[in-house]
Parts: sequence; structure tokens; C-alpha cells
Amino acid sequence: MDAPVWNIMVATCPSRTSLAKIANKWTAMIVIALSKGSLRFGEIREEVDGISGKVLADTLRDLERDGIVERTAYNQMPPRVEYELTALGRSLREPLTALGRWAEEHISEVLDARDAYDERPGTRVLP
Amino acid sequence: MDAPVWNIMVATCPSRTSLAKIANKWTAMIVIALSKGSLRFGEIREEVDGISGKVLADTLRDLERDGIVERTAYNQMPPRVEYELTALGRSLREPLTALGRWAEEHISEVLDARDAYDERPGTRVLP
DNA sequence: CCGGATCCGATTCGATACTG
DNA sequence: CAGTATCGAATCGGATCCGG
Repeated sequence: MDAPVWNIMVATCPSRTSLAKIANKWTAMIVIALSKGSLRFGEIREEVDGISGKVLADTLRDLERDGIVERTAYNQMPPRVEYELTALGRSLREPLTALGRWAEEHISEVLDARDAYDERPGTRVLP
Repeated sequence: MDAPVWNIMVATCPSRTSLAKIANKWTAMIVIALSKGSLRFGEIREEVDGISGKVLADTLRDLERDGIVERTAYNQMPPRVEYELTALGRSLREPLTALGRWAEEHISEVLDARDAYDERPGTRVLP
């Protein structure tokens, strides 16, 4: 009767595998792109600058399998396929958008830290 | 005089590279582990079940370079090295903890979606 | 014995070419 | 247009070794 306890820190816990998939730059950018609404394959590709067709297709299939995006194919020529966040996927918007925002808001601090690190003589050592 | 505009959706933007590093399962787990305070190398290794020495060392070096963790080595035998979040790193706690929580809270929905997907005959196609 | 460097196999990535 | 196939290149990750 106990609800199972999930813990990402345990290597074999399914939640760890799930974290591995969502803690991924492509997943983050695709979910952010789909935040505004349904998009076609090619539209996502334009939004997420630099993603290859293969990686986009692979990532979208994984996201669909995990119930995060819903895929709708229209039987037309040329093909037309729409992708849209599910309710589950929409619950991912906030955490992933926050990550993306962090990257944009703190990048100058990161760049400064990197400069400092690269020109620092050695590691600080205490006795 | 304009502040530069960073955008993770642009392939060459430094913020994209930064996102690539933080949107990573090992980074997430290490930052979460360090949320409670300073830890030794071996202690992080225990917390983050299943991480190898190499991956931990690599990830910690990257995080140190980006100003997210501070590394302190003590000149002792056997070696003793402490890792701790910087102020910048502490600002990452919330977004990454939220991601980890999401994985734990929604894993059962993900597993259900996966089952449904795997036994579904074909893709839904609209005319 | 701890932190981490090295080596090397496994996985992922991405550019190109091709199909319905 | 939305994929799949293929195949080097790059990255990841694990076992092992090393210096203090």
C-alpha cells in the first residue's frame, strides 16, 4: 500500500533515467520552443538553431514516448506533422524555462569566472 | 553601451554552451548533492550513486571553471579536497532541484505513457 | 588510501544522401 | 516536408593505474 519512493540519487531508480532525459540541452530547447503552442517539425527546427534533423526526430520520439509531447500526423502531401506539449509536458515548462533563463542571465558571470580560472596560476592549496 | 542580448536558441551564443553544461544529469545531481553544504570528493561520489571517478572529476573541474563550485585542497596525507557551491552555484540550486523533483514526482506518469506508447499499434494519423 | 589522470571501448552526434 | 539510413567524428563513461 506504500507509494514507492523515487530517488534520482539511486542509480537504478527509474526517476534517474527520466532525469537523464530531461536534463539535456535539446530537450530543454524543444520544450521551450513548444511552450508557445503547437509547432510543425520544420518550425521547431528553425526555432532550435543548429539542431540536426536526426537529433530532432530522435528527441521528439523520446519525448512522445514519455508522454511529454503529442504528435499529430496529417495525411497530406507534402507531409504535415504537428507537435504539441501534453499536460505532463506543460508541467515541465517552468523548470526548463527557468534553466534556460539561468543560462542567459548568468552567462556573463560564467564567462568572467572562466577567464579568471584560465589565467590563474595554480590551484589554491591550504595546509 | 547596449547590454548584449543572450539567447540560448542561437547556436553560437555563449549562453547556449552554458545551457549545454547545466542541462546535464551529472551536473544536476552534483549541484543538488552540494546543496546541503561542502562535501569531499568521496562524499559526493557516495551521494551521486553510480558516478565514476573520471566523470565526477571532469564535471567538478568544469563547474569550478564556470564559477559554480569552489574547490579547496588541503595539503594532507591522505589527500583531502572539499567542494562547495559558490554564490553563483547557489543560484542554480533552485532550477536544478526543481528538475530533480519533477523527475521524481512525475515518473509514474512517464512510465504509464511509455507503456501506452510501446503497446500502441501505430501512430495516430489524421486525414 | 584518496583524488584524479590515463587509456580505451561504447554511445551519441551530426552531415550527407535518400524515400514516401 | 518529415522523416530514415549510413557512417566518420566527437563525446561519454568505466576500468585501471599513479603520485603523494
